Amino acid sequence: MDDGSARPAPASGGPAKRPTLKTIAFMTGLGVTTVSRALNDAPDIGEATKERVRLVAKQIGYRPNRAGVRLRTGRTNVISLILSTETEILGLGSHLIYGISERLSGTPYHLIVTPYDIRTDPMVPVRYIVETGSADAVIFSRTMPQDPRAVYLHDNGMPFATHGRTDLAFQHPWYDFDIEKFGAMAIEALAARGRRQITLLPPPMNLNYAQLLMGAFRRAVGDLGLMDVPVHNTTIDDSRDAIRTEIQRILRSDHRPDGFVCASAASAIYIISAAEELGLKPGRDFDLVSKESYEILKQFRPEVLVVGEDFRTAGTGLADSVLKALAGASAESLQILEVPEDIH
Amino acid sequence: MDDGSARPAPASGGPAKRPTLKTIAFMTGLGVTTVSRALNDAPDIGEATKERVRLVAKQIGYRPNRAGVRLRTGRTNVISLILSTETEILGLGSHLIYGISERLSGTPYHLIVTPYDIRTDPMVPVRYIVETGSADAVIFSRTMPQDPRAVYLHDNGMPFATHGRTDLAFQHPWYDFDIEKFGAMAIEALAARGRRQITLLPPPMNLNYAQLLMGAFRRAVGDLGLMDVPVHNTTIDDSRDAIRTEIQRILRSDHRPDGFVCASAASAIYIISAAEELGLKPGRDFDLVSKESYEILKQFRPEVLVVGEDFRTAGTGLADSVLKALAGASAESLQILEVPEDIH
DNA sequence: GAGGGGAACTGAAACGTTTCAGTTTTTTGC
DNA sequence: GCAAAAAACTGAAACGTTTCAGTTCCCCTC
Repeated sequence: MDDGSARPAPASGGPAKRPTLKTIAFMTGLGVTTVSRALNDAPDIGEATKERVRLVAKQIGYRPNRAGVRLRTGRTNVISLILSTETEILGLGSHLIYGISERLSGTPYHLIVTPYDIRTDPMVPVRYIVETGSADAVIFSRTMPQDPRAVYLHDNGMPFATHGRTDLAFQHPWYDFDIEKFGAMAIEALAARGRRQITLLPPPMNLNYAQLLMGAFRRAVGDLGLMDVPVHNTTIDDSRDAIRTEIQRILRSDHRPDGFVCASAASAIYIISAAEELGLKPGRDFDLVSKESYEILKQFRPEVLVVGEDFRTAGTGLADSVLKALAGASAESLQILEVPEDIH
Repeated sequence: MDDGSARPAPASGGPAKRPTLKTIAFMTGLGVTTVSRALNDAPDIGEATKERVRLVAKQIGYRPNRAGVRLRTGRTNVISLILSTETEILGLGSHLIYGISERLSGTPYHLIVTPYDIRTDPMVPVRYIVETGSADAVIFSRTMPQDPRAVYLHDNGMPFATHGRTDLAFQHPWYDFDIEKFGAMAIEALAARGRRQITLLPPPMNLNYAQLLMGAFRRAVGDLGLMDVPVHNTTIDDSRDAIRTEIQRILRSDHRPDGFVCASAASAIYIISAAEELGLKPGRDFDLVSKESYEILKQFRPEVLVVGEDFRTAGTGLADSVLKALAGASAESLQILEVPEDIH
């Protein structure tokens, strides 16, 4: 296929081998060391030579062989995103990925996705990456207050950024959504609508942001003199059936909640449809505040209150932090808190 | 952090270097060639030796250095998924990724995500991968009838599998959803409900499945004596506003449709909310059939008719095909058509 | 007991890169 | 005009793997 690119035509005979440093060395009459150093802008190479080498390199479409670089330097030019492959109905994961990819494009870095099964040991992928040196830096989410992955990576000197803060004693890069602000905003909005008995459907309590949300929720509920109607053993990660059962149980109980706070659109959908099965309508019989990334929920139930959280910008933020960490920036300067704007 | 794993403790002095073939060679008293061949189960190594080498390798946690292998053999042990980073509100992409990851885990293959901007040249990432040899095989979606990426990969001998068929003269692995069946089922269901004027909101017409769907749609509409009420220049990939404007235009026109067929949940949501703004209710004033992966849409508007398409199994199917292709399987044997089960 | 053949093993080279330790050439200082 | 210093360049080695081309040893055959 002739795609009209400027790339040189393969030599008519052989299978058109990729140019290497040796190719450039031969063409310029220089040594391969000089070519390498010229392309890496080393100080002991003449400016004219550098220019000449760069020109030839560009002309013949030279691209450094990653395996060569990696073997010699140990640098992989890979960022690894560790992703739970479960508990993800709406694809927040892909938006994170798109954000990271976007930030990484134009850099020499590739994104590799390292999956793990949430029911097994979350340390497995992290150990694998460290032991095999398969990435220069790591990004992960579902951060826990005393996250053993963060500790391990820190101890082993592997740069990383987390989607979500930790409670750990040392500093590390993170990107987080201000879930406490969200909690406060949610309760205020519910109180303003005259709602008094509030149920929080929390994220799994081992996650750091679940703790923060729960704290903010209790504080706000207390401050405004509302009542906390707790769910039993149910989180936004549970199945549709589990959530429906629990929500319907609570809605039939003595203290029927008239307000819900919930941290994911998918579970908000489950709550609403569970309530509707009992003939209860959002906006009339109860109000619900949810976090969501795209206005799917809002679209369908405009009565629902929604606070936006953008996973794509989280991705670009995380990738950016990780790149800066690799360039030597301090962890403290790489901590970004996304403050929710409005509730609508 | 002591994680209690069986991995040997780092030597108290140095920084605990990773074991290599040389390490095993030293420990067993064999040559490094022998060790290499033993681990690769070469025929000219004694069975006892192989066993011994494998034992030691396992004991010290030997893992082959990917850069070494790659540099020597050119094999990258990487599968590249080329993903458009736009036009993806609901994260189908992540389910594809999870499916692929799932299939790849336990193999030596890593998944790397190569993004591209749909508005620029789709050949860019494909050329990059081929030119730099950065993957052993490629998976991509948004397949076009005469897909230049497929042609290019085929011409350059790079194994690949597509999510969606093509019209090309040569065979290649693909995984596809039987969109024609979907179209026929949709029209039948609408006709059975007495709907007569049907509008199809198609995928972008340059995509292969858009053509197939359009064909099946027209055939079924003709066969059942219904009327096709076409949209103008609008597809499921357009923005919410664009879809809303066009749907409302068509709903206000002389031939107001009473049935909709649509190939993505996100755009179905837009259609419904556009119709509801005009006071039209699904199930009453019109029916709508959509394809969707998770029952988000169905959950909210149970009146809507839905056909399930699972992107995760598509991912495992694609990964499986690509692995088999790498193992030498014929393209013809790696073509999987997912037939939709029921409409509900 | 010489020769052939097979089984089991191995040293050296190569993949493409960077870095160590120079070497050569030019410039500077006096 | 000479020594010293600075600038510009370079060969060889090394990273870990596989493969080429052997080598060694032993057993079998005649």
